[in-house]
Amino acid sequence: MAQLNPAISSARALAFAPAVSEDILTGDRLLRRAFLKAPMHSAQRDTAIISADDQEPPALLIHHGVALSSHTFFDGRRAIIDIMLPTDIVCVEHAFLARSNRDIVAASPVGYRMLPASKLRQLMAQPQIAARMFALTAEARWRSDRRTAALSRLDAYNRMALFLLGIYDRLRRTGLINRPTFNLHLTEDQIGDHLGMTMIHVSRILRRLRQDKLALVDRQVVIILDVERLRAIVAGLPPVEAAPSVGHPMQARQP
Amino acid sequence: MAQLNPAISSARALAFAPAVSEDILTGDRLLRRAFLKAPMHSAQRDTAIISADDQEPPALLIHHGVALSSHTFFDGRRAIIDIMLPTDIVCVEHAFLARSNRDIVAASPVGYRMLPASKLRQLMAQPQIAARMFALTAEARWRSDRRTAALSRLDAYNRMALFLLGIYDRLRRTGLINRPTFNLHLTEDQIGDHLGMTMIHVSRILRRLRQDKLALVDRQVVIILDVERLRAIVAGLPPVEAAPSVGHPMQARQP
DNA sequence: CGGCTTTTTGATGTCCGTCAATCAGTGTGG
DNA sequence: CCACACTGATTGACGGACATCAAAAAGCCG
Repeated sequence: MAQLNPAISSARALAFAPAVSEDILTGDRLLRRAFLKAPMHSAQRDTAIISADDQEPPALLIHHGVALSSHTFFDGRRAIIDIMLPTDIVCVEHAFLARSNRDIVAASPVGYRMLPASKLRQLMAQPQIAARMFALTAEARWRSDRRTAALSRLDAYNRMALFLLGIYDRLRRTGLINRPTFNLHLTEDQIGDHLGMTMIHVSRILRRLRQDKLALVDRQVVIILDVERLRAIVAGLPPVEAAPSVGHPMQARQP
Repeated sequence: MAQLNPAISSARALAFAPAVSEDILTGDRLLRRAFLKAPMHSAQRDTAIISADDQEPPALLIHHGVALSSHTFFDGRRAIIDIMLPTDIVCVEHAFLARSNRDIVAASPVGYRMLPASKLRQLMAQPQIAARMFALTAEARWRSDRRTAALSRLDAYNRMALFLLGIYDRLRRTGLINRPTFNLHLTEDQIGDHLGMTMIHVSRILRRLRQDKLALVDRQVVIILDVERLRAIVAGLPPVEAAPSVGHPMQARQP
């Protein structure tokens, strides 16, 4: 049995420099306005939105559904690098890349809008938009670093706790939910590819979370039963979004 | 015994959009020029250059030595998120962050120059510099994603191969070396924290690389004995910098 | 109801972590 | 100059977390 990871380091939310936070807010509005002028596209489940080899790929605004950024190995193994939720603006770094180098795939039916790289570069002339784009990449980087730390040092149980709480915080932050219950349009196989474990192990870990009365995950439905206890588990890594400061580290589980 | 990971996916180097590659080059020159106006600082081994909680931290240009970006957990475990080599410009995203959220620590005696966040924001008014800053974060992100994929899906042997080759390519790319031999100012403990394994396992993996005549790592000295075979191992992940396209995937080791 | 995908469970093996001890290199002070 | 401490590297024994293999159960859809 895993031991819950007692809180780990200065738990800090991501925050932007005061001097630019106003700009970033304005830039967000301007950028979204630009996106809304573009037509809505839709993608069926398991179809590619952007391929790793596409030339000068666009940035995306996810309207509804869940998209994945993934890297598939020749031998069939796959790593899911990031998960994209509704209202997310993603891939703004495409403004500067010749190729995306990763696949963006719909995990459920997805509605999205696109902004071509050239248009993005043109918009960047407005400093607020440039600031927002920078903030977006900083945020993505921060989440990526966080998961890297988790992958290298936490066991499957803790990674799963971190993952569920991370999705919950993101959905709550954007106002998409207000109770700790949501639809997660991912198969256990995909969760496994995201957390670096097999589908089989995902199933076992979810059973243990259920037994520990921390969370119920049945098919696509996630119900977090004890947010506080779950948060204590992952207290060592900063929360995904500005959130009330985490409570005391506590040891909820003994070997 | 590990099996060498047969090549994995479309192996592609990072490349920038043609429309901005000229700007990025110019921006690089301008940005470095700005750095060179700042005084050189030095940090002793194991001392912090930037702390996770520093307010509005600066960006850095590494002049000599090796620095680490790390996240230390309460229980003492540590994840080394990134490795910074001479000539690297790092942490430009600090221009927009209230706090760094990670520690930057000298792994060897380090000489570096700093550019404060406010100065960076001011420099960004020049589109070429903005482009270069964006390119830098895109590059860091790309390396981070690559390592995330490795951490979630490759075993220790393959991760080590990827790591050694990655450092080699970066050093060669910047002209710091031209033969597959270099000083790596990291302890095995630090390598372990970077690759998500224990110091003890690092030692065992390095022994196996030695037995397989792929690489010698003795103390701080790394000698890659067979670059091509090593490259075949990691062929599934894109090379760290624009490099000659990787050869055929080959299976150099059988279970 | 068949045929599909997804989830679950069990048995077995292995990669890698933990514990413990030794060894090599480096520096320090008497 | 040599004991001594200290840090880093190495090795062996052992156990546990997780992968792999195999198969069955449970949803889902025409």
